[in-house]
Amino acid sequence: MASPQKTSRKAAGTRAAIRRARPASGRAHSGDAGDDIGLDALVGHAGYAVRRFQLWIFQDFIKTLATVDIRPTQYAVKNVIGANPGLSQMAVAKRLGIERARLVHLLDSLEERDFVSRIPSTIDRRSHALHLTTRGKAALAQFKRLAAEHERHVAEKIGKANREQLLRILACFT
Amino acid sequence: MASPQKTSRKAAGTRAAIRRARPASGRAHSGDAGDDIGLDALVGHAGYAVRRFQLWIFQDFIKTLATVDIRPTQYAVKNVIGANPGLSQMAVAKRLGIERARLVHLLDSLEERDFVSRIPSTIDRRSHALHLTTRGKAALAQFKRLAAEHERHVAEKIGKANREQLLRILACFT
DNA sequence: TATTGTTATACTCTATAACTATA
DNA sequence: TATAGTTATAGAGTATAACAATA
Repeated sequence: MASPQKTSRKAAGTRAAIRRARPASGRAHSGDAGDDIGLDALVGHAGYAVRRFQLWIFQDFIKTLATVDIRPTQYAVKNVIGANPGLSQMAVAKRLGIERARLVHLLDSLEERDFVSRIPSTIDRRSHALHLTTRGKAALAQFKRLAAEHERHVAEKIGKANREQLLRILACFT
Repeated sequence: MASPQKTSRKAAGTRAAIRRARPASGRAHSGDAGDDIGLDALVGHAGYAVRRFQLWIFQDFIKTLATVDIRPTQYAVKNVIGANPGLSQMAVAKRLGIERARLVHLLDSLEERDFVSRIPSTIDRRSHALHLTTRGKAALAQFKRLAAEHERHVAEKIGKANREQLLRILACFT
């Protein structure tokens, strides 16, 4: 890593100088309030609400499992391997919709932490059979308890019945 | 795109052969089927379903608006500026939950395409008042029509009533 | 001192392409 | 030829930190 050099700050006029003209029309841009800023067509888009919800969920998941340093995707991978020992990397990647190239790195870090082991397949020597280690199994049990706690946060946020409704609506995507 | 072939389902004889020579423990990792791979605790997690749903939604949005080369975040930014002309960058960033450093680049590209203009504020000379250009306004109208088409895809996928239920449940996140 | 817009860096995630060793 | 795992690269997206101009 090179030293954090700070590329001589060029005189500030470059960009700002270009914008030195017309006065503004429209609102006197309240830069802070934000309460009365409308979303227009965005309010009718499921994707917008879903994106905001997903950001909230992931943040809470990461925070709730911060003590064990496990992120949502790592948790998903461990779960599937734990429930289906012997799976190949391709099978896990396809099942979870992860790129196989990305799964390589995910497994690298899980293997480094002694949670997962790649066992050479006796059937197809190109592939690996994925298993949880003893340590990985114990860890997963703990992660599941913390993840359940996170799930209770979700229920608190949107309501118990709404959460169940949501799971029902989106069941076709799992 | 043009993802041509879909791995021609080769006869069940292959899988039968695999079953024959089962390795030490676990399944003989069926690398292709994926139908019987359980998700375990993942099925009870709203975050997992929401993540998969969001991926599907964004992919459909990008595909549906591919002809105009607009991504979900760009669309959201244009929408908010169009509905609230004169807003500062900070106000837009806060409203949409985008980092202000990231909004700089988003606006750079929208400005290059002559959709948005940064007008120096007469009130606070640190900030810019954001406006849609004439071209930007016309373009946004077209984007909204395409986005509505995308929204119809969502309704087809999960059902009209379910989509509305979803919007109601997640209204607190917008 | 604090804030706005900007630049820069680092790390995650997604999407490819290419390589190897097998099949 | 095709597939499994790997490596590499490029682009978004996220999270910070620092800086100049301004408040």
